[in-house]
Amino acid sequence: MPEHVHEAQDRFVAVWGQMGTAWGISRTMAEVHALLFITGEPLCTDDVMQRLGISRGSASMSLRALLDWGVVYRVHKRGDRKEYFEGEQDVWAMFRAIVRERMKREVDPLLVSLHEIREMTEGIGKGEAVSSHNARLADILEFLEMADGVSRRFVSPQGKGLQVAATLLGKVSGRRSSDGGREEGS
Amino acid sequence: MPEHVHEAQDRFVAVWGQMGTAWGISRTMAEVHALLFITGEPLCTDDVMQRLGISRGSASMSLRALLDWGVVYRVHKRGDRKEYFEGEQDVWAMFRAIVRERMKREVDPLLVSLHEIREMTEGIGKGEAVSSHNARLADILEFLEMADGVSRRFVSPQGKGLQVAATLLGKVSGRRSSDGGREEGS
DNA sequence: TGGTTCTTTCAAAAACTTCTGAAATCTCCT
DNA sequence: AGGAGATTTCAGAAGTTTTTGAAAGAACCA
Repeated sequence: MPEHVHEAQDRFVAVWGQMGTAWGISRTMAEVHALLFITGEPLCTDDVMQRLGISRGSASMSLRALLDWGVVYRVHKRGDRKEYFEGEQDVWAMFRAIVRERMKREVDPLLVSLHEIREMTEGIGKGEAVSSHNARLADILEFLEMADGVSRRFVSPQGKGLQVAATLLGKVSGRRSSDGGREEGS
Repeated sequence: MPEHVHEAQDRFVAVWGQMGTAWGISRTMAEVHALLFITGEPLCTDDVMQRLGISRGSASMSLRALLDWGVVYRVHKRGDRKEYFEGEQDVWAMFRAIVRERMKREVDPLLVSLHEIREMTEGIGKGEAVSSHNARLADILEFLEMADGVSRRFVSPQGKGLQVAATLLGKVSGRRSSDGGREEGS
């Protein structure tokens, strides 16, 4: 493989790891994901360890978590006892998986809590303090339920419509259009 | 203020702080934000310290950061030397501010880096390894630029259209509709 | 079954992030 | 200018998350 590609991969891994930390994903996990995505081929635990300079335990844990997230797949090579791992290559599918998991793990439980909190002050109907509190809570709930609904659409198999809409919406937004349109199929 | 409201506020602060950590915002900063949002009235540094049980330094730093994010405002009370802080009360405006800042701070620099990385392997046109690498990079770039475009729309003053669209989109998504529709004006 | 190879686990260590509190700085008033 | 009160800063302390590496556990084979 040309040396420049190797360097480019390293930089990609670094910036993706950086991004991860900003969004609450551990740097190593994001780096492992980046590596599997950008190399595009199945790697085994030792490949990951060596390329990223991390311990076996760390590699194992990151890979496991990425499998749980659904952005990395197990691959078996015939005649080889080792397990290999391959990153999801369809970028839309990858982000759908990320959105699905984050909503499931973080937003949905939050919504449950907010509903409980609403019940705490429901119908003690006296006073401006109570009703304005309830109104604020209702506003947040309404917004998050909207976001939840939109993300369900995005994530669902029928999400293609949203994908098209988003693409159009994004493109009109007065931006440079440097690269020619590529097509993609998972 | 009724005791139940105080309790509900505390729980709101706790869950919002929790959420913050999952998304890469420090718990305290998210809690301060939650407190200012849910109380709906201007509080001074000492109020925040006492209510949240945090130090002066921590309160000061969190409030400053929230001002930078644009989700909290300074308020001056006449005849009082202290500064007061008020949370943005319009939930849509609040999330627009959050999206604007996160894009500006995290996604835009990422896009710059990815463009640089693309240049590293542009036009060394030999070999499957190089071209498939370039294709993966192009896919990521295309997706993130789309997201950038959509978020610009969401954030822009003309974003009302998107707000309406999102609301509709979210609502059709087969969900419970427990609360009556409230209207909101910033 | 025993040996070999690969994977997972987890307690302790390291690394990193956030908080504290007292001192320095700022602001406004007389 | 002097002083009172409010705010910011920042080095060190506290707390949290992540990593390591060695041991335990699986899976496979002969």
